[in-house]
Amino acid sequence: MPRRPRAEPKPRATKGTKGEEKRDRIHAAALSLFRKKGFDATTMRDVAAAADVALGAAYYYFPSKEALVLAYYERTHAQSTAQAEAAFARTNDVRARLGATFHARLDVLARDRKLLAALFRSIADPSAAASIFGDQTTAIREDSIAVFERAIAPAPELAMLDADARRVFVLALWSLHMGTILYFIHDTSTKQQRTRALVDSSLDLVVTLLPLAPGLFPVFGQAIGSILANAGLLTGAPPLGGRTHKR
Amino acid sequence: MPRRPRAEPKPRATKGTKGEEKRDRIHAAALSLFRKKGFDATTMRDVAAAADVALGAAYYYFPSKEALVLAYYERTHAQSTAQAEAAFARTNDVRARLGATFHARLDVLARDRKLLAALFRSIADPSAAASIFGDQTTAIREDSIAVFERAIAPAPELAMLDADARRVFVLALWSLHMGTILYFIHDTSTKQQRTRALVDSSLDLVVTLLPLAPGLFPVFGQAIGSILANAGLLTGAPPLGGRTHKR
DNA sequence: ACCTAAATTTGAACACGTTCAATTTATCGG
DNA sequence: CCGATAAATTGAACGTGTTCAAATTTAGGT
Repeated sequence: MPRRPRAEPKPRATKGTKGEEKRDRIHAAALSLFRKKGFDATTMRDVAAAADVALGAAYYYFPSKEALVLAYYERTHAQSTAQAEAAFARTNDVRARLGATFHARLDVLARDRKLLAALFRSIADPSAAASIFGDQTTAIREDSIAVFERAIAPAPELAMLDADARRVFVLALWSLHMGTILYFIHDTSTKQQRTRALVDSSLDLVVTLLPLAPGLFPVFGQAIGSILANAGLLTGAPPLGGRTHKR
Repeated sequence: MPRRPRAEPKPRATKGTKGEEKRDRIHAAALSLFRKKGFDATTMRDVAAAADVALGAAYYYFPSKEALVLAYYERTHAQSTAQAEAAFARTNDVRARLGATFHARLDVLARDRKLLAALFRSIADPSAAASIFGDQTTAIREDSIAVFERAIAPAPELAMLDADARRVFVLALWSLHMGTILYFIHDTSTKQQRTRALVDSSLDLVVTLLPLAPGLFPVFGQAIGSILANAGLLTGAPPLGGRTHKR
């Protein structure tokens, strides 16, 4: 009667299909219940019962209730990325590409707007590794940032920008995208039309500013870059917690 | 044996001093324990015991554990506002005023960096009225926005801006300030020097941009303003959830 | 087939936030 | 001083996320 190892976050069976299927069943049951009754009103006991599994089994496959939402987030991320990539193959127009990236994300999340709140709960908790900013989610986060890099890849206006300036720009886009989702969560207008409009007008402004980028970045990009470098947000520097400069 | 009324969030005794004192004792005990053991590790039973009060009594004065942190936030807000106001009386230099406002906030919160995470927990939860964006905190939020209005009041560069443009600018400052606090929470550098440096360089950039504001706002302010109006963030429009325009 | 160790499964138990019926204490008009 | 009504106080009880020792099943070697 040995103890189970605590290393793997997702214990995948050696043969795959068997344990994988049960994992999926639990996840599907959870998602269905979350949609019907909401995240808070759904108990882990409900989930286990709906998946026809003991309470402990649910915890064997998902270390916490939040992990169920995280798994959902990963899946939708893959979906919307694929949708965006399809648009990338279709056009080289940056405005269209950015629009597709932003709207694809919203399309996929539209059905589960309320569920997203659970994900942002631990956003400010540095000790929560499973937070959107946490260690555990680094892969998916970098992945979603990379989509924006690909989206602006064909922009001739940004061709001569150095890596740091580019990174600044991409991070700004990613932040805008996160802010959009946050707004989306609160948006009670029909079909969240407000968020859609907000995205469109924001992106219009972004592409309006785009031709100015090469002229502006050497001036302000320097300042912004040093701010971000200072803050440990650029490549090279460790993400947080280290030595500092002046003051 | 009547039931207690559920209207007042903070039942203040008619004569004040008596119930007020017990309320303070509970709050003080909670804060002390939060500092010693952290928010999560401190139980409401601990708090009640430390305040020499029954568990239920704690809930009589504070509707939830989170409310204890909220009360703390209100108090520190008052403190840092006073500190900023003192600086306003001293100088009319906008850079100095903004610096004082930002740093005063950090000064007061420095001791309880970890505690702040609990406040941001429900940031994305529209159903949580006690969230930083919730209904219950409207007063304190508007208050903290107003401080920035006063900070930039003497700026000659902004004198001819209309109300909306001004509002846009103030909201941007407030957002920067919230972002700063979020960064502050994660900042593990000694004495959070990184956040301090981040604030300084950000504000340097802001005042550099300031002279350009009157020229830029008529052009981009229009766009930004319509974005925000669209998003319901400006005066006049209901905050969220209503009719929309195009798209 | 049999043995052993790992993987999986189980549900009772725990800790904690919150609720609430019941009890005690304070307030006040007469 | 006396009810009566409101305010304040109490702690048991509830529901829920999570843990865990024990039981069961699976896989692989011999």
